[in-house]
This record gives sequence, C-alpha cells and structure tokens, in this order.
Amino acid sequence: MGNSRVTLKDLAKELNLSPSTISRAISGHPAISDATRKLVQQKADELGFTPNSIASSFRKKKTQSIGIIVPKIDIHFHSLVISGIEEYAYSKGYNVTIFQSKDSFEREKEITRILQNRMVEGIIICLSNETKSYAHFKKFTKLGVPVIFYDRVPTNFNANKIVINDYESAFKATEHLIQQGCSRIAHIAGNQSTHIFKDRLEGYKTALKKHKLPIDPSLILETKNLTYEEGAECAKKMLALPESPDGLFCSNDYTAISAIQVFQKAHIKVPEQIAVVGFSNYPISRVIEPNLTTINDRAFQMGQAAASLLIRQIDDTDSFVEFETITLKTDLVVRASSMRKASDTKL
Amino acid sequence: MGNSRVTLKDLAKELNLSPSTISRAISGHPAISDATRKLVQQKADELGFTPNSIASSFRKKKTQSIGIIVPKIDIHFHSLVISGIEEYAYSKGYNVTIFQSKDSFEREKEITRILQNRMVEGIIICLSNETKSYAHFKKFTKLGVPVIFYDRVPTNFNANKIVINDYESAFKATEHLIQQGCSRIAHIAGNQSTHIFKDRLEGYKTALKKHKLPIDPSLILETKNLTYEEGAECAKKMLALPESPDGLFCSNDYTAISAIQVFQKAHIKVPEQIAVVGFSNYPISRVIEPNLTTINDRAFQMGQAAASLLIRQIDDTDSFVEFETITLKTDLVVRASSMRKASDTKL
DNA sequence: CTGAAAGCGCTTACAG
DNA sequence: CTGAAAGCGCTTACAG
Repeated sequence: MGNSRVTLKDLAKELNLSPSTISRAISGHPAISDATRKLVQQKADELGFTPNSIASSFRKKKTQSIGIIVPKIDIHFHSLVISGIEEYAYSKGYNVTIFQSKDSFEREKEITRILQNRMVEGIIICLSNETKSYAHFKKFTKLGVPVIFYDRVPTNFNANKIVINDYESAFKATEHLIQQGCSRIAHIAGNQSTHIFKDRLEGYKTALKKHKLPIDPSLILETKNLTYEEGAECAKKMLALPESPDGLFCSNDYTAISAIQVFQKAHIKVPEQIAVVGFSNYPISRVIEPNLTTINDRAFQMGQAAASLLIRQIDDTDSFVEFETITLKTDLVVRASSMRKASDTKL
Repeated sequence: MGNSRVTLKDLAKELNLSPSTISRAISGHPAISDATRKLVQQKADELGFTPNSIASSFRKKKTQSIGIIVPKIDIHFHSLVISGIEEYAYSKGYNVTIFQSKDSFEREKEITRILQNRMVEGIIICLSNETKSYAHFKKFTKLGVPVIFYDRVPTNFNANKIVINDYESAFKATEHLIQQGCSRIAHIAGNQSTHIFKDRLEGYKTALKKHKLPIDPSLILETKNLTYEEGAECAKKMLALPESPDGLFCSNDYTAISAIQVFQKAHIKVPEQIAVVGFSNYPISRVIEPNLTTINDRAFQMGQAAASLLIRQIDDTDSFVEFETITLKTDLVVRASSMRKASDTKL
C-alpha cells in the first residue's frame, strides 16, 4: 500500500513553487497572493496533502497539546472535569492527552516524566491520594510549562489551583438543615488527611456554632473513602446512639444515599425524622427517592476553568503573574430529602 | 528563566562522544559498552537530560499515540471504556488523546482530520449517532492506520469491531423473566435506527417465541434516547393498558430504574407484580431498591480489548488479516428486581 | 564498540 | 509577493 504521505516538497515540485511559499499559503500567511493561495489549496486537495503536525510541532516547539492526570477516569466527577477541559481545549485548537495515576504516587511521577518528554505545553492534574511531595512538578516550572491543580490540590506549595469553597459549601448545607428545624445534626466526614474534607468538617462545625448548637463528637463519623458501604455503617452507628440525629450532612452523595436507605429500612422517615444533605450533585441524587438535597460542585465548569486558565498561561509567556487560585461558586440544590418545611422552599 | 532543554548534542559535547553514541546509550542499544552507557546515564541525570520524544517521533515516524473519539466522555459507559483503553495503552507505552464528537457528524469528521495530521498510529471510536457515512475513515485504511469501532459500529462497512452480543444478551434477559414465571413481558426499546437496539428487540422477541408466548405490540415501547424521563412515560403507558405486564425488559438501566419508581408510586410491587431487568450494569443498579437485575456489558474489558487489538494491528504491519470483529461475553447479573422465585437463584 | 553524515517535514529570518 | 538556506533534535544505514 502506498502509505507515504504527500509533503510540502511534493506540492512545491508539482507547482514549481518553493516549499516556503507552500508553507505560507497553507498556513494563511498574509504575504501570499490570493491567486497562489488558491492554486496551492487546490493542488493540496487534489493530492490529498495534509500538514504533518508532528513536524510542525517539532520545528515550532509548540505541540498544541496538554496533559491531564486523574486518579481514575471512570469516576464521574473526573469524567465531567475532563469533558469540560476537552471542550475548551478543542475550541482553542489544543489536544488533550489523558493518564490515570490510579492513586499511585510512583505512577504519577512516571507520568510527569512522559509528559515532559512529550513536550506538552501545560498540565492539569488532580493529585493521587498518595501524593505528599510535589518535587516532580518543579521541573515544569523551570521549563515554563504551567501546571493547574484541581480538586485534590497541594498544600504548602505555591501553585495554580482551581477549587471550590468546601468550607463555605459545608456551612451552607449545614445551615440549611438548621433552618429546616434540625437541631441534632450528624456529619459523615471524609478522610481528614485530605484538605477538602477537613474544610467540610470545619464548615459544618462553624454553622453549628453560629446557631448556638452543641458540637457532639458522637455525631461526627469519619470514613476512609466515603464509600457506599461506609455510609451504611455510619448510618447504623447513628441509629444505635441513645438519641438519634434529626439531620445529616454527608461529605459526598454516596454516603448520603446509603444512609437514607438504612434509615428507610429501619422505618425512619426521610426527611420527616432525619433530613439529609449530600455533596457533589451526582446524577443519582435526582433519581433516589426522596431526591437528594446536595451541593452542586460544578465539575464541568471546573474543567473549563482549568483549561481556560492553563491556555491563558501558555499564551502569556511573559506575564508577571506567577500563580493563580480560582475558587468556583457552588450551589445548594434543595430537593426532597431535606424539605421539612414545605412552605419554606426558598430560605 | 533558562527554559531551554538539554539535548543529545549538549551531552555529546560534555562527554566528548558523538551524538550517535549518546542516542544509542540512552535508548539501550546493545552495541554500546557498559562503561559508556553508565557514563552517559550519569551525565544525563546530572544535566537533567530527558529525550525529546517529539523529535524522536518525527524522525521515526512513530508517535506512540492513539486517538479516541467518543460522543461524550462523562457518559459512564464511555469513561469505563476509556479507562480500559488507557490502562492497556499505558502498559504498552502508548499515549491516548481523547476527543468528544458530541454526537455531531461534522465534528467527528473534523476530529479525524486532526488525528491524521497528528499522525496517531491508531484510532478507537464510538460513532456519533448522526453518522451514516464512513468515508472519513477511508483515509486511515490507505495510510495503514488501524481503526477500531466499538459499541456504535458501522453497518455495511468492513471494519475492525469490538461488540457484545446484544441479541443474545436480550434473549438471556427475557428468558430469565420467563423462567421467573412472567408471561406478559414488556420491552422498553432504544431507537430502532441504531443497530444494537434493534438486536435487543430481536432477542426479546425470539425468547418469547421460543417459549410460545405471544408478541404483543402494545407491550413494545420505543424511545428516542432511553432517557430517565422516557422510561417513566413508558411505565405510565404500561399501567394504562387494559392488562398490565408482569415482566419488563429495558434496553438500559435508566429506563428500568425510572419504570420501577413509577410502579412503586402506583403501589405495584417489584418484583412480585412486575419483575424488571435492565441493561448495562450501571453503578446505580446496585443502589436502587430493589437492586436491579441487569446485563453486565463489560465496558472496561471492551476498552482493553479495543486497545489490545489496535496495538496488535499497529505492530503486525504485514499480516494477512484485514479486519477483525471481537464479540465479548456478557453476563446476566441477577438481583432482587427480578427474583420472584427465592429458591431459583441459579437457573 | 564508536563516529560522520544524511535526513525526517516543516518554519522563518533574511534577502530581493 | 516569493525563494534559498538553515535548522529544530533526534535516528540509523554505512563505514571503520
């Protein structure tokens, strides 16, 4: 099979023009006459010429590609973020190469090496949960390759970050429960070695304090990974307490949903006896009965924001800004699982 | 910032060796002495040399990268497939660049142009639902770039395909309902212009025929996109029939779940009064009450199989095989939503 | 075991 | 408006 591509030179020979002219005509250089441009275009179509962008990348030292590292692609949050990144990047002519760290620090390091060799122009990453040291990102700063962190971002390390306000969101969620008349509010917390879950716990506590409610340690249940199974365990522990809670704020939707199911099996009514709020607005939250009140964490927008910031930094090579942190708005999506006061839809 | 990379030449100059030798030492060529190899390795680490794989790709005409086109990344099925692809590709040293067609034929064509220019060595794609013509893939055959289709694959077009046996899976699901004692089994079908949904309808019909059950057109409800909302509509239509069905096989899990919820609101017991089976084994199927019986379509394995076939074809440049179709096994995952005979767990 | 040389397919500063 | 020339950073067939 004649699988040798047509090159600029081939076109040049055919048209008795120089490769320089062909190159300029194809890339729309202003100094080329309309007549020539048309001629070249026509011949290119005829011969099926299509520019070799590897050669062009190599020559220009611009690959027009960005790298993404996520722990796992099939976690809905990450796939939404990637979707946002791809959408924005595509509109700007950038390609997106993805890698899964599988929550392995070693693999994450190895991937950064690959990305460096591949000469990506920028990187967007959600850190693996094993990552405690950030030395493997230093090389990119030196090479002028911007790196944007999202969701699980480094602490004590100056960097570009896209985050949501976890503290504020948790505060809103908890205050909503208080306004619905709850006074014994429990919390299913994520791993406290992770920054964002710590913030959510803090927001919960602050809301209680503001409304002069006691902080009862027996109502705060920390999990390792906020799994469906852990949620059920926590819910059972709550029911075993001398006095059950009348409200529950969970650090994600999975634990909220499994808790609701445990309550329902124990013939405890949601929201009448326990009002429940989750976190993340997973698709399942509008499917479960009762529909789950939750925090919309805007994963798609997070991806767009990350890509937009990244490409801005790629283009502004000599700006004075070193790092930027962007905090996105979140929304409390009020649904049936927390609605004890029918009249009080809008608080 | 001194953001100029260290090159082979720099290393060569430092060590008074030729670039050829450095290149060979770095890439592990056997003809290089151990002493030299160590020397080069050491200096490379010292100067922070890391090979420019764009230059290497350009020179070798091997990019070690493959392109994926999916309608949307944040559809769980696709993110699972991508995860399988990435995992396999990574283990073989290939990179994965992703694009979303957004179910637009025009965008899909544009993406194939980009992939051609980027010189990917192979492509894995789930067609957009607008795609009826496959001419935009012919160029890859000519260039010797293998293309693997999965899920939504071309019909009347010779190609590499990874599929599941939709007909057989639907047959299994329907027969399971029959064996659970259902005799009036309804079907919520997907768009009949799509091959896979047609096959599922056929499998359903064949199971009924085999067991001498009548095929009742009023029990077959076609939807456009198998959405949650369409599922609810269909369920309501079923309840409005003179005689309700006692079994329901749905072409995906969303419609199955929304149908269950409609039934439950109408105080119809699942599975006692209507047994329900879905398709795809979405995570939500083991969360909904009762847990949903469904077909495990092995999305992750589909991704791995696609990547494995692709890379095999990239490597075997002069094999006599032109196209390959791989059909993956599916599983009926029996859960509570269809279990009318407690004793009859294994059929 | 090591080196000199050519070249992959573009782009661009320089010249006219 | 067009062309000649150099070069991006590698790899590899050829030679010794």
